[in-house]
Amino acid sequence: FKEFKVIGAYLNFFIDPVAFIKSVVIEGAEEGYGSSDEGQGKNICIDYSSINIAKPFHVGHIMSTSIGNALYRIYNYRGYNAIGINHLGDWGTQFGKLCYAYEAWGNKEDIEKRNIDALLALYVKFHTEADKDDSLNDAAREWFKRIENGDQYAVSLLDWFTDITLKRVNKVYDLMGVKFDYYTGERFYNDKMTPIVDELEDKGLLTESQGARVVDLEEYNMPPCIIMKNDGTTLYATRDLAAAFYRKKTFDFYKALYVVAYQQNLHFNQWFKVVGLMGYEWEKDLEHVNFGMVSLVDGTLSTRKGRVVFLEDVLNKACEKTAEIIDTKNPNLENKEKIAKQVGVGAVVFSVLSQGRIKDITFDWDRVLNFEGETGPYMQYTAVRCNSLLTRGEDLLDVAPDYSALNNDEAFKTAKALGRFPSAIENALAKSEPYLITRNVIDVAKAFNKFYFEHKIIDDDKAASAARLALAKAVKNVITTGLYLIGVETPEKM
RNA sequence: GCGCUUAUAGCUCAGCUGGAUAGAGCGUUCGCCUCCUAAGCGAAAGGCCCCGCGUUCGAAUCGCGGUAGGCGCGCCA
Repeated sequence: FKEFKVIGAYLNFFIDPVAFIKSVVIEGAEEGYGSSDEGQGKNICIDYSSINIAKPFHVGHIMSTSIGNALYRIYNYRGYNAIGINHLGDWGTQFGKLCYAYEAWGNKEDIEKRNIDALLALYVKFHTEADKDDSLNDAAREWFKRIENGDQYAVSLLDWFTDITLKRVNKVYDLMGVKFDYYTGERFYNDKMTPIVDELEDKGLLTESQGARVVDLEEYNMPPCIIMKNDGTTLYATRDLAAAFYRKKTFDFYKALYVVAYQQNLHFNQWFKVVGLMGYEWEKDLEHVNFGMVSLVDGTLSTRKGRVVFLEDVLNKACEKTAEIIDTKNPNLENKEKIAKQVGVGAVVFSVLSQGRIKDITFDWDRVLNFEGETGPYMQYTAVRCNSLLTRGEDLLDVAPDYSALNNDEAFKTAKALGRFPSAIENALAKSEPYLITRNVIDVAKAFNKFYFEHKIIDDDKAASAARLALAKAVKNVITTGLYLIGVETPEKM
């Protein structure tokens, strides 16, 4: 501290700005700034994206996918071992319907060619036909029974549908840089539920209610958690319990996150409580990372009503727009296509992760395709500017910086924002809120752009220039790292 | 009806573990490229922080009660 003053009711401390700026600039430029080894040896299971087989991958899925991906990266950066799990929706009578529809009206070539679109068309056709002829529903149940009984042909169809879906969806994951360690869905846990039901039975937690077996949760102000239907079959909650026990046994997780929309708040509260009632203290390590809904301007997303926007289309359109902008602003740019992808996809992901998870989002093309202001491209642009400066001032790297050149308001504000980066990461992890990192990156970029406008970075004073370049280097590092943590790439040029 | 959740500028959102004159982006109007990438920088305009009561020296922030929207509430996931 340099001095302190009393102003009104406040005691103000003044620090030596140059010393502060210098330390932040040096630390901020280091690789791994804000990282930690606090998570050494701790496994974090993150359940995210969790797509349905044979269903389109639409804008709604971007929430779970990008939030989960960001948490995956943030945990790893803090030294944890994140385990990404795509909990596939790959079980249920719907697949009986699909098998029936394929046998009745499908053809292999069309599905190979149009994949999900063809499967979806079959699914829709089944429903229109079944409305006219109810016996189709029985036939579908029959098909699903064949799958359940392990009938080779029926299972091979399901495998094929799964394969077709994943191939298509993986294109989007690749584009977004999203990775999973496991693609284990409901089908995977199907044979792992009986021990759970038995244990619930043994511990006397199950009671009979209207023919079903349930865990009564009245004491906790919740409706009962249904474990087994009156026909003896299991439900969603049973499967989630089985999956949780499997994950605990297999990974001995330090935490298990479920990145699933808030519509399922009650569901998660219920089965988390059931774990607690079974006597397992790791109930506290289960976390439902919920988020708001994506809707369209004309209403909620509805596959059946044709109100769908495919995620692939959104990303592609953003990339196309970026390519157009590059052609007008920087036509001689190398690797145009790659950069258009980084910027276009980055714009979409950034906009999703720039606000609190819980907020509902109304999908709006204009907003997604706006690249000015607090947007992904602005952040990337700022990092690119820094990069350009660093290239230009390459020969100043050996010069001892004169940090007093940074004794100004703009550099001080930039340094303050840079200095907050580690705590932004900590808070993002603690609250499972990636946007806290996003906001910090925004602060850094804005502050630096102001600095850039007000001060010439490279001039005749080599020592001063070296100090200003050091600031640029720290800014580039924090923006690049911050964007990486939320799942956005930063190009070298744009 | 019960539970969860949201409400801040025309729009989209920060701020919410109480503190100084409530911030940003977009949009609108108007400026700034013979000079390091103008995807940038700046100025103007724009606020009963949903309402009421309470706690406090002090409330957008905490508590209670409302209002409005979203979501959920037994054999779908």
